[in-house]
Amino acid sequence: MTPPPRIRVVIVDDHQIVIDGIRSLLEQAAQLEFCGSANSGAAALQFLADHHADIVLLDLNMPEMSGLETCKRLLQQHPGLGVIALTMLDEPAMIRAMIEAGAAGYLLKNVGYEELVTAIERVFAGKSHYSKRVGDILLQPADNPDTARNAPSLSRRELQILDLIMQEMTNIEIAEHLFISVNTVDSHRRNIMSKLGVKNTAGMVRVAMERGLLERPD
Amino acid sequence: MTPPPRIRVVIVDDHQIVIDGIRSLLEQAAQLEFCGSANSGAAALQFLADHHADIVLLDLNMPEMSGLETCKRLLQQHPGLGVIALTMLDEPAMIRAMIEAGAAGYLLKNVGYEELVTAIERVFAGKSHYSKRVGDILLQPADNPDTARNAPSLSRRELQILDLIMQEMTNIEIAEHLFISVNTVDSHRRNIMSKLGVKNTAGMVRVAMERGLLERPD
DNA sequence: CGTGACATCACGGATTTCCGCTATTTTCAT
DNA sequence: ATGAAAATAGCGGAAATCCGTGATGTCACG
Repeated sequence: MTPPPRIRVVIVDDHQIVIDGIRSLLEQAAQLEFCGSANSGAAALQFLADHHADIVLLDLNMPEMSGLETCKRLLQQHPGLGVIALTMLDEPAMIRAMIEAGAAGYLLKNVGYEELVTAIERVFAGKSHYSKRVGDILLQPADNPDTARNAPSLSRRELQILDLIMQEMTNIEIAEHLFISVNTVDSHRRNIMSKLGVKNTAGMVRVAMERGLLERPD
Repeated sequence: MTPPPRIRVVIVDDHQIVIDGIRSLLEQAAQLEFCGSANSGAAALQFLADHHADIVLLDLNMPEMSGLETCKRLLQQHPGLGVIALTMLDEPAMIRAMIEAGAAGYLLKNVGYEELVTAIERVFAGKSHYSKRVGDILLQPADNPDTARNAPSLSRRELQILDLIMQEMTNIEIAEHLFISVNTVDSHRRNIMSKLGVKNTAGMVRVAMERGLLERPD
């Protein structure tokens, strides 16, 4: 008698201690097999190119490549792969974007051991699994038609302006810094707000941080 | 022969899966004993009032009570306790503030299992332990004497105002919403900026998100 | 060659934030 | 109970934002 095949799980997180911890948890479940980990989206793509796996536990807020982008690329190269987002971000826009990208599960980091294992098994069986709160969020219809789906990507210049705004520079200071007119800075500022669907500076900065825009690497 | 006493460790983190993972790791070390966990600073204080422990692994960016505040209060009530910060925040100001507050260790979440255990043992032995990168940061002198040391936590009302600001409400709207004067809202706004050490709304929102303030719990 | 996205600039005015200064009342911990 | 912190409030003015409306030139793409 051969033992039943175990579910092969890969963990992707930029925090090693989280990987070690979850690995230790997974190894307590006989039907699961930890088969590797990666500290970045790029490393995950590399690893999956060389190794077979059934499930990827994917942290979303990582530097360099976002979890969303990583998810898209992973599923592009491995259509049958089960991607489970494991993150503390509970923003509806991100959740919807991940599901549209093909993630089969979305767990918040306040889940416990049991639910984690349950989710892995369900996704491996071809079903999907979402945290309670995630499900609640999905139930209420998309009130704002924008969000991350129609990712209104900012232009290079707009990202630059946004960066300077978040460094607490005023329009005048930015204009002097970039050798352009204050009016131009104002235009960019308004375009940024329009693209992000916000009403003022506070919303602009909040959304910028939520979506991990302009994240400069180490 | 009685076995040697084990080091009693408490984990404080707002993410259950992180607690479960680290607990699983600790249980693999014979000389360590997981003896409880808490999901918030307040819960940690409560737990430590009822139970004896040697080491507290303390996540820093938690809602409600900050890790820094929690650390201060823990050491105030349990002077011999070994507090080890375990966080992804590598801002020099926060590191210095924690050490001033009496933390005996500061680990970044990219440490692995071995270093975690080493740190716990060293701190239990009365020494201190810092991640490599933390040590590097401490070597270079404090350039700006402000920032998180005088990290004055925001009052409840201030957090509330901050929350509404980040929801893109103007002072006037906030005033109407809370049935107070616009002048009062303005006062709060200025106090918040002063406490956070920023110059305008953009900086306020950025710092608020960086420090994970106002994260409303489940 | 048109179309659209991007970057640039202008101007006036409405609204809002930012600042200094002060001051009263409430709340809370020692 | 006493002091500290918090919450409340006012006022005038400077500065910055937000907004409507419009315009010009570039550059890529089909």
